[in-house]
Order: sequence, then structure tokens, then C-alpha cells
Amino acid sequence: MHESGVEGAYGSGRMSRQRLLIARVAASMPGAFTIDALCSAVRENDGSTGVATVYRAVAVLLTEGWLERVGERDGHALLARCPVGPRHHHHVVCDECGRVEATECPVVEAPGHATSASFVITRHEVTLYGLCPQCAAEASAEGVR
Amino acid sequence: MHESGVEGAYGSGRMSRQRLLIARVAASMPGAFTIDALCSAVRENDGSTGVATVYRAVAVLLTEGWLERVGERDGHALLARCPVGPRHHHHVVCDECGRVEATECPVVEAPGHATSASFVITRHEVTLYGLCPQCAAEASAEGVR
DNA sequence: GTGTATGCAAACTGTTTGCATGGAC
DNA sequence: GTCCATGCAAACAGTTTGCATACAC
Repeated sequence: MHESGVEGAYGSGRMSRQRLLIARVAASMPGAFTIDALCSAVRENDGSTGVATVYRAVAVLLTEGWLERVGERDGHALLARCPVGPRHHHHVVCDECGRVEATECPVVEAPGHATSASFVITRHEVTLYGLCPQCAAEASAEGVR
Repeated sequence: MHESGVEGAYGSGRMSRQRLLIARVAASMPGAFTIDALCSAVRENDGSTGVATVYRAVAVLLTEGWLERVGERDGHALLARCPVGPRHHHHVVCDECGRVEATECPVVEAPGHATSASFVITRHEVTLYGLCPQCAAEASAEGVR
């Protein structure tokens, strides 16, 4: 594997053992994750890594665009390594397993849209939630049981 | 004025001086507001009202559906009294003054949507941000100046 | 060698909870 | 009269910061 592009993750910042670990763990997450899930996973791998380091690293990864905020759950931000890059897109989050995929923008920029017609829309946030193929299959199996 | 429907705001809960004040202040907010903006506004009106009371009241107002989470700014939830009611809808938030309006759902439920096709979408969150008519007018006036 | 990243712990912010008291119904 | 809502302060969770040390470059 090509290390998932971990090398440039911190931009011009220095690469340390901890930062490498944090980026690797983040990249290996199956889907969206909260910061403290990341903390746990990192510390499980190396208990000597402090939480502050994880927070600082994540802040850098976010400003570098290597990680993204893709939504939220129970008031906690959901992060994910998004392969799409800076192109305009949104995310689908699996409510069951947290898997995240990029999706095309489902928003109609209809100019005559009812109440919003008088607003000048500059940006929008969209997150779709549901079940990924695997979880959907399991759920329907449960239902039949 | 008809008190903006403050009477039923807390459902079957009891109405107190503080709760009445909190609901009135919330209803008088020009647009979306954060909890601590509400706290400040309430305490400005009656310094003896504790923050805990505001938080507890807001929790009730949210579960009653009298208030709604309409988005977020700097990691803080934006709340607003939404006149639309429980019908499916979304919000347009003015980045400048915080004014909020309801808008029709701009999401296309296209069944064949690229990557999300394999996901079973159960819900979505959409918030539009931009400038309300007034702020847009002011902004363009600034630009011309 | 220089300067950034780290670990630790303390500080800090926003929110919730326990408990005795006051007030709504 | 009963029970809910309040105020206060303490507890709490999540996050950030200060500082001395370790390490990348």
C-alpha cells in the first residue's frame, strides 16, 4: 500500500513518529470517526502519545485539508479522510458503522426557490445519513429473522 | 401581539416567570442565536435567572419542537423559533445578521445518484448560508462605495 | 544548532447535576 | 398540599495552553 498519501499530510510541518502514527490510524479508520475515537485508537497503539498531540495533529490535518469534518453525531464532530479532495462535494454517513462516502451535490440551485429566493446563497452544508450496503443488508436480514 | 404562542411552549410543563421570560426573549430574537446569546439576553433582562434554568428551559423547548436547531457557527449550535412547524423543511441562515428563514427542501431524491446509490438514505441535514435581502443590499452598497 | 513537536498537567469553556428552597397548579 | 422548577455551586467532559524537554531537519 502506498501509505495513503500520509507523507504530505502535515504540509510543511515536521513529520514525527506520533504524527505518522496519527495519520496512519486516521487513514485506517473504516469511516467517519470522532476525535476521541481517534485518540483511543492512537493510544491503544502507543499509550505514550498525549491527547494534546492528537488534537494538535488533527488541527493541522484539517487546515491542510487532509482530514475533513463530514458531519456530527451527538454533538461531536465526525471526521474523515476524504479522497475526493477540494472539489465541491458532500458526504453520506452510515448511521450504523460510520462508513463515509463522498456524493455529488444533491442541492438544486433553483433560482426561484420559495422563501430563499430573496436570500443570496453563498454556501450550503449537506450531509446525508442512512445505511451503507453492508449494514442495510444486515438490517433487512434482522427484519426477516 | 399574540405572545407568539408562548403559552404552549413548554408542553405540559409548568409556566414560571423565568420560563415565560426565556420564551419571550427567544421569540424576540431577530434570527438564529446561540444558547449563550440567549443566556445573556435573558440575564440582561433579569440577572437573577441562572444559566442552568436557561439550559433546562431550552432543552424543553427543543423537545417540544418550539425551538429548533437550525445550523451551527464556530462549533456552537444555532437555535431559532421556527414558524413552519414539524413539516419537512430546512433553513437559510444569514451569515451577517443571523436571520433565519425556512426553505423548501432543495435535495433531489434522485434514486440513481452516483456514489450514494448503494446507500439507503434515511434522512439528511441541509443548511443554506448566505445573505438576507437587507444585508445583501448593504453589502452591495459597501462594494460600490 | 535551531526551532518545531511533544508530554504532562493545569487552565479553561460550555454544559450538566445535586440539593435545598420557592412557587405553580 | 404536592410536585415541579429554580438558583447556586460543584462536578463534569472536551479542548486548549504553558512550559520544559526531545527530536526533526
